[in-house]
Order: sequence, then C-alpha cells, then structure tokens
Amino acid sequence: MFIRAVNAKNLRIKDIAKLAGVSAGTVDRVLHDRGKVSEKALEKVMKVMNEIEYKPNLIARSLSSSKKYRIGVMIPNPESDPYWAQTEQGILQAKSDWAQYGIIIDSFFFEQYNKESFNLKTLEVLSSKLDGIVVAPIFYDEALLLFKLLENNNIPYVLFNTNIPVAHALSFIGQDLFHSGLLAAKLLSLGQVDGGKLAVVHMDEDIHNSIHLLEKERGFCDYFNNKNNFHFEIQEFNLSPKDPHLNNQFNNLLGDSNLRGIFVSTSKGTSIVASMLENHGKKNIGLIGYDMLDDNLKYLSSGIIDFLINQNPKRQSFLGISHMVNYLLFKKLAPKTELFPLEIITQQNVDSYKSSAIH
Amino acid sequence: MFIRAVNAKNLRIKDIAKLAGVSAGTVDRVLHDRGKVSEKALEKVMKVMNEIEYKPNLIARSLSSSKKYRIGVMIPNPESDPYWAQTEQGILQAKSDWAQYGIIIDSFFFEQYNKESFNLKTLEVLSSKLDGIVVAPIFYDEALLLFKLLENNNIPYVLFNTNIPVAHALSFIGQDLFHSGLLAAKLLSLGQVDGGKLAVVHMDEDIHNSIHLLEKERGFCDYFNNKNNFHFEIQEFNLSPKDPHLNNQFNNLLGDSNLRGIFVSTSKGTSIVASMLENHGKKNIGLIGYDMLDDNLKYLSSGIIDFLINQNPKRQSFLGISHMVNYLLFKKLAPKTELFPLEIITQQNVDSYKSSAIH
DNA sequence: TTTTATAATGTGCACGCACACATTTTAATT
DNA sequence: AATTAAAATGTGTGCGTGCACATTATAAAA
Repeated sequence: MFIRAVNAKNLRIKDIAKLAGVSAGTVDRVLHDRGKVSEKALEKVMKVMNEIEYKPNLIARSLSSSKKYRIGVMIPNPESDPYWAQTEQGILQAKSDWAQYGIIIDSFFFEQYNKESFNLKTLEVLSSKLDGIVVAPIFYDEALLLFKLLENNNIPYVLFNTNIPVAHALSFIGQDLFHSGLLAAKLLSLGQVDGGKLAVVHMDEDIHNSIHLLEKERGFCDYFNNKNNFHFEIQEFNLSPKDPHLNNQFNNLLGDSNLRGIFVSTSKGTSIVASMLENHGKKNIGLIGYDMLDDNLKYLSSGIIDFLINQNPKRQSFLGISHMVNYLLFKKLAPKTELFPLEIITQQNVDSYKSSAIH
Repeated sequence: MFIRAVNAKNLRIKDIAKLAGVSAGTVDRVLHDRGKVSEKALEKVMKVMNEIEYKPNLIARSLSSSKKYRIGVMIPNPESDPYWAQTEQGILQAKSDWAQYGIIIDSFFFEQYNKESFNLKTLEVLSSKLDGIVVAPIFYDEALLLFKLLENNNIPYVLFNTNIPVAHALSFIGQDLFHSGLLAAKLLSLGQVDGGKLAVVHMDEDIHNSIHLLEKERGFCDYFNNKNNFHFEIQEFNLSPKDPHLNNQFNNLLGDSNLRGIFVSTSKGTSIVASMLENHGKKNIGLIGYDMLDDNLKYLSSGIIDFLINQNPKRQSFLGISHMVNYLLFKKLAPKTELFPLEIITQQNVDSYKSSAIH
C-alpha cells in the first residue's frame, strides 16, 4: 500500500518548494539547472519532483518570458516558381498565426538556380541576429556552409523540402522520395495491361545537382524491378525548360508509338509536359506529376494528368516554422524527421483537398 | 497623407487606456461589453480601438482567467469496433496535449447499435456540468434531443464523423461522403477494361438508420451514370455481421463469375469482406473499403484490398476537441464545417501514412 | 573571535489580462 | 445646499513563471 499522487494536478513551483521545504527560487534553479544549489536541497527537490509529476504551466511560462523571437525563413524566390509560391503561403500563414505570440518572421529569397545567391542570403541571415532559421536547403555544399556558420553562432535550424541528414537540424519536414517514385510507378501502371515504354522526365536546370529528383527515379524503377510480370522499358529524359531544343526532344519522346506513360519529377515540369501532351493530342498516354499548382489542376480536370502526388509545400513550410516556434517558445522538441504522407490527388478527390482547411 | 499605426504591435490594454485618456478598467469594460461606460468614454475608447488594431495577448488572457474547462466526448464504445478505437486514440492524444492548459476531458461511451444507450449517455452528460461537448451523433433523432438540451443549457457542442446540418454546432469535422463514394467508383474501375458486375456492400446492423452509408452509395453510382462508356451493373448488399446467413449471402455474391469489384462502405466491413474473398481464393476481384485498421492493412499488403479511403478517425476526434478548446480558451471560432481530404491509401504509400506524425 | 569572500537561499517584480472592489462623479430628491 | 442613490471610473490583486537582486549561511583567512 503506497501513497501516490495519482491525481497530481496543477502543482505549482511554489507547491514544490513548500513540499521540499525550500524556496521557489531553489526549485527554479533545479528546474533549469542553473547551479548554486546545495546537494541537500537538490536531493529534497528531486525527491518531490519524482513523487509529483510536475508539469510546468506553459501559458504562464511563455507569458513570463514573453521574449520577442525572430525567425528567418530561406526559400527560392516564390515569384519564379509556383511551387515556391505555395511554400510562401505557408510562411505567411505561420506569420499571421504566430504574430500574437510575439514571433517575428523574416523571409530570405534566393535564386532557384543560382548557388551564389544562396551564399549571399546566408551572409544576410547571419548578420540579422535571428533566433532560429527555417530553410529549404536545395544546394548541398552551400547549405553545409550555412549550417556550420549557424552552429558556430548557436542558432537552431529546421530543414524542409530537401533533407541533408548530416546536418544537426532540429527537424526535417518532407517526404520519402524513394517511395514517392515507387507510388508513381504503381499508379502509372494501373490499367496498363500489356507493356510498352515509360518515360521519366526531369525538368530542371541542373539535374546533377538535384539528388532528390534522382531519388524519385530510383523508386520508380525499383517498382518494375520487383514485378517481373510487367514488361516495361523505362527511359530517362533530362530536359531544361530554357533549352531551345525542348520542342524537338518532346517530339522525339511523344513520337514513340510505344509510349504508355510519363512520370515527371517536378511540379513545374508536370504542367509543361501536360501542355505538350495536349498539343500533340495524345490522350491515351498516362501522366503523373507533382503538386496541386493551378496549371496542374487544370490539366488534371481535363484528364491529361491522371494523378498528382501532393508534396504539400504549404504545409511543409508552415510546419517547419511551427516546430521552430515550439522549440523557442515552449522548449518543445520536434521529431527529428517528419515525413509527410504521399497524398494521391485525382479528379475525384481533388476538391476535397482544395477545400480542406487543414492543408 | 494620413497617419496610420501600420506597425501597430504589442499594444496593451494599458496603452489603449492612456491613448484614450481613461483607465484600464474602462477599456476592459468596453472590450467585454460589460456596460457601465459613459457615452463619451465609449466613444474615446472606440476611436483608439479603430485606429489601433488591438490584438489581445491570448497567452496572458488564458493565464489570467485560468479556468479549468471540462469537455465531454461522446462516441460509441471503442472496444466494440476498431474504427472507434482509433477515434479514442485521438481523444487520448487531445487529453494529454491539452492537460497542461487545464483542460479536463471526460469520455462517454454508448453502444454502437443501441439508440437508447445514447439517450442514457445524454442524461449523464447533462448532469456532469461540462463546459462543452464533442460528439459523434450517429443516431439522428436522439442527437436532436441532445442538441436541444445542450442549447437550453447554453453548452456549446462540436460534431464529427456524422454531420447533422440542422444542429447549431460550433463546427462539424468529417468528410464529404458523396465524393467519397465517387472516388471509390473511380478507383475500382481503374484498369477494368470491359464491364461486369460491381457490388456495394453495407455491413451494418441497421442500414436504414445509416444515411451516411447511403450517401456513399449515391456517390458511387453517380460515377457510372456520368460515364456511359462503362457498362457496369451495380448491385447493393445489406449484410449484418451477426446474420447467421452471412456466409450464404457471400457465396451468392462471390459465386457470380461476372463480379469485378466490391465497394464496402464501412471500415469494419472491409476486413470482413476481405477475409471472405481470401477464403474463396478470389484474387482478381477489386476491393475498396475504408480506413487503416490493422486488419485492413493486413489485407492491403497481401493485395486483397486494392485501396482504402482514409477517414482519419483519430484526427477527426482530435481536431473536434481542439476546436472546442480553442473556443473555450481563446474564444477562437472554428470553421463551421471542416471537410477532411479523401485520402487514398494503397500498398505503395501506406507506410508514409503510418509513420506520419501529423495524422 | 572577527573579517571577508563565496556559496546558497530567499524575495519580489514583471509579463498582460480579468475581475473584484474601492473611489469618484453625476444626477435626483429633499 | 445637503443628502442619497446610482452610475461611472479607477485601482489593485492573482494567474504561474522566470529572472534579477537582496539576504543569509558557510567556510576560509586573518
């Protein structure tokens, strides 16, 4: 028969102090490990702490400290790409949501295809005296430099969109790209009775710098390697939207009468390929791409795009910032990696996603 | 050239008082419409309020009032159905999340197929002096009675799972069931080249009381009505898991060599049908059902179930409670209806959903 | 023992708001 | 003009923490 504070509720620091026979100040020092506590006192407080499950009142805590935190967010210029425009939506949402908690959010836009601009922004960020950074580290080496500098200055940071596992980030928010490609393969092969040719299209300025796109391709191919009942030939295309020969390359690709389906690894590329398909009047070629951008939705509803995989850029940035806020404000640690579900968007459920407030 | 408090930030009640030339008490009375304010003072305060966009510090507010709110949650007994067990997970999550904010959550379980038990719980809830109710109102008439009583006692309530639009609920959380059925139809017809028979199976004790299941069926049929290139015959089956003739009825259904696919409208029914299919060794019949219950996931990974539509019971209850908390604690109004996206679960993305912390 | 440095402990205020209560102003009545 | 009631306004305290600062105990040196 032991006595236990089962219903232990609402015990304040003051109560702990009384129970331990010390002052609130001493309890505070123990709680925050500030030192200057005798062994005897420490023991007494610890004993009470173990008996009573103390849960600090987070509201009181954040009111008391009521520090104004500044968070910096680094993403590619949202004006240059609708994908990043959606990311910015999440930032703006977070901004207004957290404003009342004294959180100030500053955005830093670099150029999507210009590594040097990332370095420039890194310097800007460093000199801005921020309390935390949330960043989409799309340039590997440049990001490593950023991380090193942040760590030197003891500034916590959160990653999203692109994972860099060697970083000491508080958290990463994004998707499992291998499985993303795998899923695309499955969806593209649905309803395909006999084999043929499938194309993987990367529409990016610099594919060799984009490990994440290749990861999607790897997943895509993996699906067919494990299904020996399917007989598909898979071909990779690296296209650049600025390439003057783009049209020729497409003619090449779409001219193949064996072509059964196309998987596009980027959101912006998806609508470009869709428009090409539309122009060529090819309606019987499957098309899978990424994200609920306006252009993509248009082609989805007209049936040219069959499926979209939603990467949820808006929610990624929003959650990244929220994790940082929770860390700064409430000292709550976010999960080290938070992988978003691979959401499948099709004509029939697209509206349910569009209207959903939780996205 | 007008002067505007654009950067209006962090203005406290005290500041408004000073600006308006009154005391903080007067501002407080205006803010909360407590009366006892002269016209002159009211005008002065209002003028300042309009110039400066006052945003109360919600943290300070909730600390100050620091009332202990009690919320009641009514759902069917989670032990009788894994779907409701997941719902309970959301309740438990909310319970631990909000505990530190002084929110107390009490659960009230009624019997899934017993309307009278709902009435009994209604009385219990009423006598429990709760500050808000979150309920899955699966019995229409009985729920109306509950609502009436709650309204008489000025107790706010939130609905989830089943919508009852005539209620004056703060909010409803759930899905658009018509589109849910529509989506099921699309997915089931994927890869079906020629026609055949499709079955809609309702596995419920009392289908006539379950308008929501019929809504799914309506959506399902609607898909084929709009696609005259498909030639499917659709047949409806109302089965009860307790029916002694269940096996016979299944033999009847599965014996039909024209059967191409089955759509099951409930989560529990999905695994039951799946097990029957497995027993009959029918692997070429498409199967679509609901929710990521353990049994369903087993059949999904073995390929008997092709797709699951995720209703997200856990998140529904969690969000329902969160809406109530935000209303009580911060006076924040939730959207009148919050429709969850129709999430498509398949072998290839199921893991990304299972590991996702945001679900 | 007295002095002095240092470690340990305790006290009090601010954070912004809500609400109770005290005080002052106004108007009505004698 | 004096009294009184009511209306309007102002003041102060608590909510639980965090943190700065004041105070006390302890031990070492004189």
